[in-house]
Amino acid sequence: MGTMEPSRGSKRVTLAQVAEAAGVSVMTASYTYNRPNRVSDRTRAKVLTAATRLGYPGPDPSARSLRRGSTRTLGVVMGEHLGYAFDDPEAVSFLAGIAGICTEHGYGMTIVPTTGAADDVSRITDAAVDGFIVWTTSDDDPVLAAVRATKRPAMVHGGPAVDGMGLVSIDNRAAARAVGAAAFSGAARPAVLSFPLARDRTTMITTGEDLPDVLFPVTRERLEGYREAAEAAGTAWQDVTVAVCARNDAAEAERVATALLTSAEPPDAIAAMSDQQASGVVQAARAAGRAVPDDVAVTGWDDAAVAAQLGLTTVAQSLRTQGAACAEAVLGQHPVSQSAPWSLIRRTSTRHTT
Amino acid sequence: MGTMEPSRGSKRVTLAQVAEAAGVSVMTASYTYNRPNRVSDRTRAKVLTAATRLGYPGPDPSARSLRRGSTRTLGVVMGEHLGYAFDDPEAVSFLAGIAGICTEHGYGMTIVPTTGAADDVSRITDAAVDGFIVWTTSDDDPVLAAVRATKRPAMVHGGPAVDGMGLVSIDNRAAARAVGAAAFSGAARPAVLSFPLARDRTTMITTGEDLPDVLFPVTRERLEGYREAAEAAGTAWQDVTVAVCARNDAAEAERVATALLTSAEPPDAIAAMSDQQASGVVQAARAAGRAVPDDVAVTGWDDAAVAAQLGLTTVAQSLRTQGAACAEAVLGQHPVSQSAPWSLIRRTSTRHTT
DNA sequence: CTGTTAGCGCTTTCAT
DNA sequence: ATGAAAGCGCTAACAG
Repeated sequence: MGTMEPSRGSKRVTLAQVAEAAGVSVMTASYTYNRPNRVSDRTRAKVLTAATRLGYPGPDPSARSLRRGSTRTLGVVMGEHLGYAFDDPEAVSFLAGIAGICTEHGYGMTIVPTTGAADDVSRITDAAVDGFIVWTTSDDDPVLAAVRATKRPAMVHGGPAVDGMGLVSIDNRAAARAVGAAAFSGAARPAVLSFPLARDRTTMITTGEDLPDVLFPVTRERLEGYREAAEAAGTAWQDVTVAVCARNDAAEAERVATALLTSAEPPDAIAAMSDQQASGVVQAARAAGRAVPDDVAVTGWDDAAVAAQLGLTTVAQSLRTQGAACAEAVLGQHPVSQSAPWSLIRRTSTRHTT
Repeated sequence: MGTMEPSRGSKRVTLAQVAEAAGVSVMTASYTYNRPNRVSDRTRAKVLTAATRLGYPGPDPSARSLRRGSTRTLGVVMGEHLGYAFDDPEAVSFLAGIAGICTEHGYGMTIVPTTGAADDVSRITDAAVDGFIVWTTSDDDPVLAAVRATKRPAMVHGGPAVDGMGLVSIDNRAAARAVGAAAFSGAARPAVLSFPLARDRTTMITTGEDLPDVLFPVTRERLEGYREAAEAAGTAWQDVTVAVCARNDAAEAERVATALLTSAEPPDAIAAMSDQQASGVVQAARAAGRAVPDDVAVTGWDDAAVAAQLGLTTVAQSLRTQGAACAEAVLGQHPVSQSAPWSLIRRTSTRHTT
């Protein structure tokens, strides 16, 4: 799989060569780059001139990292489908938050490519980074053990909680209970549109009671919250339809919602797990000639731009802030868990509560 | 600015320690990790056991990079506002394209944080990467010289063309001529909504003739194409209003378009430089009670999702493919220029041409 | 299949 | 203000 040859076009110029050309010791040349004030102006100029003449690109970053014991780079693990990470606007916000902190601290940000295959572990191990941030994953993701094995500071976003790593997350269960209450209020046949339950991303339409094990903790907690909301609204979990989608995607959500809405017992409330999904549900409702919220109430999650456009009741949280918090924690060598704020945004996609 | 201490929690375990504990030479231990088949099963097991017992996290990536002369990481320079990069959907597509190729090749992808300040150069120099990809920037961006100084293979996306670095871009001038022709057909007072002209991102409303120097080559070429289109449609460049926005942003475009449409001589055709901008223009037109395209024709650029939704005539190109092409070129050590395909998508936001 | 030698390019002591 | 020595942790190159 290796691609690039180690060889460069022209041979590499070293600090030693620059020092020799400038007629100074290697250390003086080094100081010129690292502690310019410990070197006299004249000497510094000599070194810099020699460097320019030889085309010296500056101290080699790898050699520096080895010697210093730090790479000044943060690793971000985005999960199986790297391309997918960039298609998910919330994931992108999260990255933006990390990027902001990295920029502030003069750190680089390395996206560690994982594929879901066995070699993910080595991709983690091979990453030249000072610490890791792991985007929400499943309890059984081997990436977690690999990150921990590096002994570098690490934060997980969303979940799962891992011993030795900090966790940044909202209280998904409480938030789901709250938005679920808004969705299911006055509904007779509540339904849930769920993210995948495990990394295999199997799709299914089932009931709350018949769900298999949920390995993504974020999804699990939201389902628990929805369950509590449904029960509080008077519907048993076994009577709640749960449609599990493979991705966080409006188009898929629209297809699934269409199936639900055109079934024998169509739901009159659908709680989704993202605003993208909810927007697909709204499309499906329109196409099926159902009014929102009178025929079917809809809720989203994240308070993305589309939520405001469509008047979606949703859970607001700032992935950007959470990304920044993860980065701060790792950079500050203090990877401890912290709970992030969320709030319920009531709009017009749910029935009015008295 | 430095943040993390080089020190780790527990002291670092080295390959030499593992080798000693396993009762083999360092090289045998090294082979166990790098050429497992060159080592007998028994020996390999011994080494791995010792490694596990000592908590050895695997070969240190920095030391490896130094020794191998390769970091197996690609650097991506996204320009002054890193956060902004993640807010621009086209930039995100571009990143996704790069990420895909990196994943395929087992490479990491480092986002090099630049701020527009003087220390950008050292951020480039310090990046431990095998090559660079630079997102569209201005002719005078010092980042370009810094990247070239590293002597590593590099590709520029969009522009400018830099000696020794390859360029991936569409023919922006020709595309602007084509979409401009669609926009300005049958129009008496054409206008252009432009991206910033220089890195200072100054906003202004002026005419084609009064534009100051345009330092972003992509913007410059598009303006030239629009000029040709306007002249072909019978309007002199000095009679074309050019509104320069600070960012690629629907809200700002809407404000600017509102100003134009409510002025004494409102334009009857507006060619924008992105679909985001064009969507803002459409909003402004609606708010001002103008019909699209009858009162005002509108064109976008990129063929994003919103273009299809709004029926925008636009230029289609794949930033994702272009990102992938940049990555392939750098990884393949063949950073040569290549022209990317584009096409005109005619929809309902422009007047019908006979 | 395993080991020895050498050194990647740099910077942290510790002198002077 | 400058320099000499030492070695960060690892692997290519060559034995045996």
